[in-house]
Amino acid sequence: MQTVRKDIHNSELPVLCQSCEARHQGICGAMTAEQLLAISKHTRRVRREPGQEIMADAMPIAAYANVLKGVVKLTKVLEDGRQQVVGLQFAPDLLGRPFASESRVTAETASDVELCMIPKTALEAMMSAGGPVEHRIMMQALRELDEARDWMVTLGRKTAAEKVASFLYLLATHIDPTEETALQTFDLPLSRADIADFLGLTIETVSRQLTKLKAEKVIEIANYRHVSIKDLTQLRLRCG
Amino acid sequence: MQTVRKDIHNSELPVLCQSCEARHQGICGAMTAEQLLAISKHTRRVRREPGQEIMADAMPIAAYANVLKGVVKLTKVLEDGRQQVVGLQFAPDLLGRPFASESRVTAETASDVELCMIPKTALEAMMSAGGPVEHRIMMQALRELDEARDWMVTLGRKTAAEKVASFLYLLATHIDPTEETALQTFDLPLSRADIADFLGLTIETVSRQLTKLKAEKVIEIANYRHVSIKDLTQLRLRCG
DNA sequence: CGGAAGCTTGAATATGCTCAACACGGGTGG
DNA sequence: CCACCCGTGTTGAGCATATTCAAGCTTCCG
Repeated sequence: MQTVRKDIHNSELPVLCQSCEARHQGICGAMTAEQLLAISKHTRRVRREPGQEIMADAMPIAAYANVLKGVVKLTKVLEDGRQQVVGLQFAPDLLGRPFASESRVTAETASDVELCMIPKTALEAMMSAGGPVEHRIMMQALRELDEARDWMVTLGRKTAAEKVASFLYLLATHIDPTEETALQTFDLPLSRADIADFLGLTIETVSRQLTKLKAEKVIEIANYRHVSIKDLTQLRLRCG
Repeated sequence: MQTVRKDIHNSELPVLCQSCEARHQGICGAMTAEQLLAISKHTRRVRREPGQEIMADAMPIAAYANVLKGVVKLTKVLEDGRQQVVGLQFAPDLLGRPFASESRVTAETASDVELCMIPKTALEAMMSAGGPVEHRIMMQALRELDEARDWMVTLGRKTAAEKVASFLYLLATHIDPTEETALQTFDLPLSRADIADFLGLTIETVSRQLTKLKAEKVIEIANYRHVSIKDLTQLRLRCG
């Protein structure tokens, strides 16, 4: 029934891809069965604990990586050690700067993460052919650009209280890509230090603002990490 | 001599494109002679004074625009009027969010600007074909993403003094796309208010930091707008 | 149970903001 | 040609917000 000339039966796909939740999303969703089969021979699925470096700023990129599960933070540092988180990547985002020999950011796991590593040459061959894969990667880049610019407003123009509210709101609406509506409850994938680096604040200020939101019954926090949104409307209002 | 099968003589090109400085740069440089000929029938060259709106946030985009001359600022505003400049576009950048029905930013001329307006449908037809034009646009998006992330570090982690130094350094190195080395002298394309909105500061703070750099003989300023870099090394050092 | 890492809280401080006055320069009109 | 005005930029004083520094608290883990 579903048979374009080039299609392949599921059974011909590697086991790894058959069972992959990202199979129909992200860049894999844009590949023909042939392409998927070809590239799957070179990919390799890996798990990483929190705090592991995946790629380093200004270092050659050995491989791209598809995020299958968890959260990856992209950071940049100043010479004196000041750090800024410049992006968060969720499934099914692709990690790695296309068409650059070196990474422009450091990518580090923020939570337990599952990745599908794709060798640089394999993906770039597929991209340079043009077509749906390159197009999908372009769409991700454009979305990331939109998100980065949204965040610039937060960094440049919002107060500490608004920054923290914006961060919680972002997580509630973005942490589960399959979910349509905002989450009621979730675990923070970032430490206070990471949140501070994301918001351009100190950990003390982040802590104080979270305490304040708790005191005002907008959120509840259990075990430092587990957040419940009690009043999403109020949270939204506090985003500035 | 130079004759690929599809090439066209210069004389067949519309006058507008023949004399266009961006002809071999930006997206036009990625077009075949045929494509350029086809699209040039629909383009129209316009001049704009400083402070004119080119596209509005959350409004449908009527047309893309190639920046031929001058500086365009991309801004976002919060409901209460706080504003953030999220990007500056120089020649030969393309204005307009590809593959979105609405703009995600407000685009406004910062200086005297020349634009080449390209109807939405004309360019999108060329893009959806894939190939070099889409690829060129993707490269621009990736570069803008890199720049946005660099700027996030400035917004989130630098002091007022470092922000102002970083802004001047950015201009010195980016304002003239043809120039390899940093400029010694140039006119600020932005008012103090725009600079403040770019840096996430107030105009008073910007003014004070410029005065300080002047007092420390790192720069000179004539007529508010005309800047001379007296000590580029010192300026670089002050970027943090 | 003890130690370490991560988080919270408090007090003092500094950085950048607000508000207000003033200066400069460019354009207009007498 | 000068006087005036308006928009833009500078400077100052006081203040607010977020930072710094320091102490103490949880939770996790050996």
